[in-house]
Formats: sequence, C-alpha cells, structure tokens
Amino acid sequence: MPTSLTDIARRLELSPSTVSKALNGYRDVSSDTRELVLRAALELDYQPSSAARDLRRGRTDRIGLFLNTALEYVVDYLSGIIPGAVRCSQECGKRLLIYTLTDNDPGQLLQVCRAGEIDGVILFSTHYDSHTIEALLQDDFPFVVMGRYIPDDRVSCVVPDYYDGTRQIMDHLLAAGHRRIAFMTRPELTTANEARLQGYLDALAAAEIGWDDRLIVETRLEPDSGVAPTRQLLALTPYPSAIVAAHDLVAVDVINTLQTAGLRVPQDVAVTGFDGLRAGFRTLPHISTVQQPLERIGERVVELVNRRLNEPAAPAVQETLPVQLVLRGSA
Amino acid sequence: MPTSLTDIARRLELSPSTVSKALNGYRDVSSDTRELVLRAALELDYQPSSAARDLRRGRTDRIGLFLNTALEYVVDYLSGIIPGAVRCSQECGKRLLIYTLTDNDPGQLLQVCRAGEIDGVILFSTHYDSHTIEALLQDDFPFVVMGRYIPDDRVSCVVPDYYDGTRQIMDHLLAAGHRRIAFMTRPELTTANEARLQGYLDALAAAEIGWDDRLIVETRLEPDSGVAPTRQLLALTPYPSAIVAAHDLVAVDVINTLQTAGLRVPQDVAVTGFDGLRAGFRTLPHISTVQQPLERIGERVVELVNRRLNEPAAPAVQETLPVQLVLRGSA
DNA sequence: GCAGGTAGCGAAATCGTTTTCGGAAGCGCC
DNA sequence: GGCGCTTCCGAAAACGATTTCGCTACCTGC
Repeated sequence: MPTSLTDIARRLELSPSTVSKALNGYRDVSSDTRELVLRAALELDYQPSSAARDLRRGRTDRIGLFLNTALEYVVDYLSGIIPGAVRCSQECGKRLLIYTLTDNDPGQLLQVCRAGEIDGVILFSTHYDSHTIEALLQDDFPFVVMGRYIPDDRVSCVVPDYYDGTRQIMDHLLAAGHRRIAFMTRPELTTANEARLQGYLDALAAAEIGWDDRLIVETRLEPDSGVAPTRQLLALTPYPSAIVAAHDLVAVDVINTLQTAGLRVPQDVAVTGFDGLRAGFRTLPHISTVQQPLERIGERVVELVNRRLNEPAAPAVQETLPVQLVLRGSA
Repeated sequence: MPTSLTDIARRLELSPSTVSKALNGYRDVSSDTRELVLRAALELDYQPSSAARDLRRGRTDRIGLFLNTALEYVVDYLSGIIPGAVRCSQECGKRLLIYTLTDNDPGQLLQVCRAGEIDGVILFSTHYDSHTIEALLQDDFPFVVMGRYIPDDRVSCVVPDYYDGTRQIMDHLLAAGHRRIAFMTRPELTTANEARLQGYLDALAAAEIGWDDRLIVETRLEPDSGVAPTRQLLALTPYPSAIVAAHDLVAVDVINTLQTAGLRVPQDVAVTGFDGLRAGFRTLPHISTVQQPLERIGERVVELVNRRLNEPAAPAVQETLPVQLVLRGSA
C-alpha cells in the first residue's frame, strides 16, 4: 500500500481536498501550505493512484496500440514509428502504451477500450477488422488507423503514398532498362495493396510494356514468406530481371533466395523493398526501398488521436504522407 | 460514457450488488436472475470500468514491461519472448503490456508502479539501474529481471547461460582450427558480460592459447555499432580468423563489414552471434549463434512475477536457462 | 461601521465497482 | 407454532482521488 493523498493530509493535519489542490496547482491554497504539501509528497514518494484518478476524472491520458501476430513485421515497423509517437504523446501529456493480444483476438481491443483503460487507440493496418472499426465508431471511441486508407469519412487515417512510392520504384527500374519486372503483392484486398498494384500497372502501361500474369505473385506476412514466391519466379524462363517486393522483410527473403541460387543482386536480378525498415540494412547489398516517414507517421497518428480527444466534434482527416525512394544497392 | 453496472441494475430493477455478483459468479444469486443479468450485459456491451474495479480490488491484473532506447535490439529480443510471455500471462489471468518511456527516464517506471497501474513489472537487462531496483525492493513491488543476473538474493531473475553459450561457441571455433579469435564485448560491467568474457578466456586457456588484448573490442547497442570494431580488427596483421560478436545484431554488422571488404564468411573470417534473434536469418550466410530459449524466458519471467503476486512471501529465485549453439553457416 | 471582496480552507458528493453484512422469505422438522 | 437453515437479494461501506460549494477570516474603501 503506497502512500495516499489522505496519508499526506493526516500527516499535515489538512483536508484531502487541500492537499489535492496543492498538488494540482489550484490557486486557492496559500503558498506556505503548498510548499508543505509538496515537500511531504516528495518525502513520502507519493504518486497518485491512477485508478482513483482515472475513475474520478473519467479519462486516463493513455493512448493504446495493439500488437498482433505477424510480430516480426509489426515489431520492426513499430520501432520506426515509436520515437515520433512517444515524443508527440509526451507533448500532449499522454502516455503511449502497447497492448499484447492473447490468441490474436480482436475482441480484446474493444474490451480494453470499453473498460476505459485508454482514451484512444491507434489501429495498425495489419489488424484492421471492419467489425472492430464499426464497433469503435458506434461507441464513439477515438481511434486512428495507421498504414491503411479507410474509405469512410468518419475515420481518420495516416498512410504513406503507396501509389507514388511504387511509381518511383518502377520509374527507377524502367529507367535502368528493366523490362521483365516481377511484383509481389499481399493477399489482403486493401486499398494499400491496390494502390501499389495500380502503381505497378500504370508504370508498365506508361512504358508501353504489357503485363504478365505470372510476374505477379503473392506473399504473406509470416517469416520466410518471400522464399517460395521467389523460387516460383526463378522457375520462369526467362526469369524477371527485377523483383518489386511487398515490403522490406520480404525483400530480405528475396535477396537471400536469389543469392543462395547463385544469382547476383542487383546485377542478375534487382530487388526493391518498401517501408524503409531497419531490416533493409542487414542484407548485402542493402535494400533499395521506399522510405516511409516513420517518425512522422508516429507523430501524426498520435496527434490526430489527441485532437480528437480535445475536440470530439472535429472532423476525421485522412492524410497521405510523401515517401521517398532510397537507393542502397539492391536496385 | 459506456454502460455501467448501475445501468444494468436500473434496467432490470435490481441492485448494483446483485448485478455485480451475478457477473462475478457468486452463488447467492438465483440462476434466473443471473441469466437476466448476463443477457442484459451482453446486449448493452457492458464492460466493467477497469479504473473502478482496480481501485476497489486494489490490483489490476496487469504486468508491465518497459521499452527503452536501444530500440532496435530490444524490439527484436522482445518479439522473441512475447509469445511465451503472453501465453503465460493469459494462463495466469493477467494481461501483459508494454510501456514506452519518454526521454528514456527510468523514474517513469517507478511512477507507473507506484501509481498502481500494474501489479508487477519485468525489468529488461538493458535498462537495469540499481537505483530503480533498490526503490522497487523498498516499495516491496513485485518485479523480475530478465537477461541479467543480479547478485542479490532478494531479486528474481531469469538469464540464459552466458558462460556456457560462449564456451560452446569457442569450443566449436577451436575445434574448427581457429587460433586468432576476436571477441566483442559490451562496455557495461554486468555479470552477463563478465560471464561471456570469462567463457572466452577459459576456452582459450583450455586450448592453451594466450590471449591478445587487441582481439578484445567493445561494441554498443546502437545501430551499426559493429562496423567500427570490425574495421579495427581488420587493421590488425594478421587479422583474426574468427569474430565472436556480442549478439546477433552486432554479428550482422560484422558480416556486412567483412563482406564489403571483400572477405568471405566463413571461409576468410568466421562470425558468431548470440541470442538467436530473427536478425540472424537476414544475412547470408545466416548467423551461427547461441540460441536463447526466448519463449521459455518469456514464460518463466511472467510466471515468477505471478508467483510473487500470489504468495508475496515466496523467496526470490534466480534461474539460469540452458542455451544451444546453432550453426547456420557464418561459422 | 458596514458592504463587498478576496484568500484559504474543509465538507461532501462523486466516479463505478466489490464485498460484507443483515434481512426477508420460504422451507422442513420437531 | 417455533426454531433453524437455506436462498436470494439489497444497503452500505469502502477504494483514493477530484471538484464544487460554502464557510470563515480578513481586508479594503467609503
């Protein structure tokens, strides 16, 4: 049992109200008393009970973010956005915390929100789930979607420019003379995947290159999920001279598979990633990728949740953030 | 404002106490009433206010874990232990959550604990801080240290067998004929680092090889921190035929630096890592490493916190978990 | 001297639960 | 009928903070 506000009150022979006011900067307490209270609080290592305070104030000043499976990917992505998100939440006087889901059950997210453990939540693209979104809207619970565009003007989201990024990649590859360019997509039918695919197709069309079904393959988010599709592409004759991977982690698999097969990257096959994760620095050559403004995304996403908390009536905003091609060797 | 217990009570013309008891499985409520309450709760999407419940019960059923800087490393390590930790906490009826620290200020950890936001905390080796530990002991707050042995019989910890792991690595390298083996250590004076160093020295002694100061270099936890030390080693003549890196992330840097310099791994220089992180699969060759039982560590660490919660008087335990050398190509 | 204002404090309600305690009703049994 | 025993429910007291409101002093200005 840590020291409570009433402990301080008793010790100083003051009322709990006065102590509370002294600690919270109310003006109707003399500076002498305030001094006394602050000193006592320090001495006793007083920290207000968050449960009591949250209950009374009806808010927690906490913002949540949920981990799910596809841990390998999520975690690498998260480590990119966390610095920005943490900095911003600190500025807003909130704390950012990350929940783990057992059994990857999205219902737990709703439980946590409804229980009032957090004031707002950041939804990661990988655990989007229309039922969850619908429920959050129903409850009028503040949330922002990160990394996926949601075609609904009631929901805020922050997304990188998938279309432009893919165009940048394709333009680079085409300019380098590549004509057989393979494309790895993700099986989910999301606006993000559609935008990337559209960028691919448009770029081919602009270069007056017909598209070949066999060059478009699917990958999942699990570890090593880039290996099989790469083998599949290598079985083609001729095999593609460039592979546009769905994201950096897949690109790692692609590069490793190619090199294991005795092919040189980028001389024999060029490879590109997407996202700009740390993983891109682990292969040799490093991965040429589309860098998302990760810190910026972290900031914006927290800022939007916070705005929504401050003015509940504020309209939802859907932001597309610019991305940038960075060439590191693999293409 | 979500539905509260009293909302249900009013709707059913029952008292809040009865509703609470119906929901919490008390026996002194008729099965008819219980049925009614459960149905109403479901219809109204009722979720008990965690603040109110925590306040009243004096516990939260939550266990915390704190992120700090050195994000790249921590996050990769975490993704290894999370599955085990989450599974175990679920079995214990707790929820595991991850706090972010602003400004990497360890004082925030104590604040969170004292505020009663969590019942127990898992301390990561990388943000060990003797003042924090002392304060937690003072407060009698349940905690367990992960990845670092603390020479104090009041604190529980779970650590991999650093000494044995290093011996396994060294024995393998020595058996392969290596005689000039470099060793990368971390600057912190921890029992973990000491154990690794001791393993290195003992192995050399057992093989009757004198040790060379210049082969022992330091690395930090920041990204790319393996590059400079590797260059430093390559400047030696002759340069070492094997490099024992402090952990897998450093090993990645080492391999990349060697390959960039035109050296082949493992033919020209063998490289080993430590920990068994996913990063070890991203290089080519993959990293030969000492695999920590990560999931197991996650489980144990949660289990120990939980035991401490259930029987506060239980003595602290210090567990060393066995590790295993896995050869993946880099040595 | 008095009205009006201000400064400083405390009483008390409140947030939404949990849990203890007691009471009412119903029943069986002597 | 009286006694005891269940069974079911509600009243009420917590948990520890915040916040409103009112009260007492004291001061100021006329």
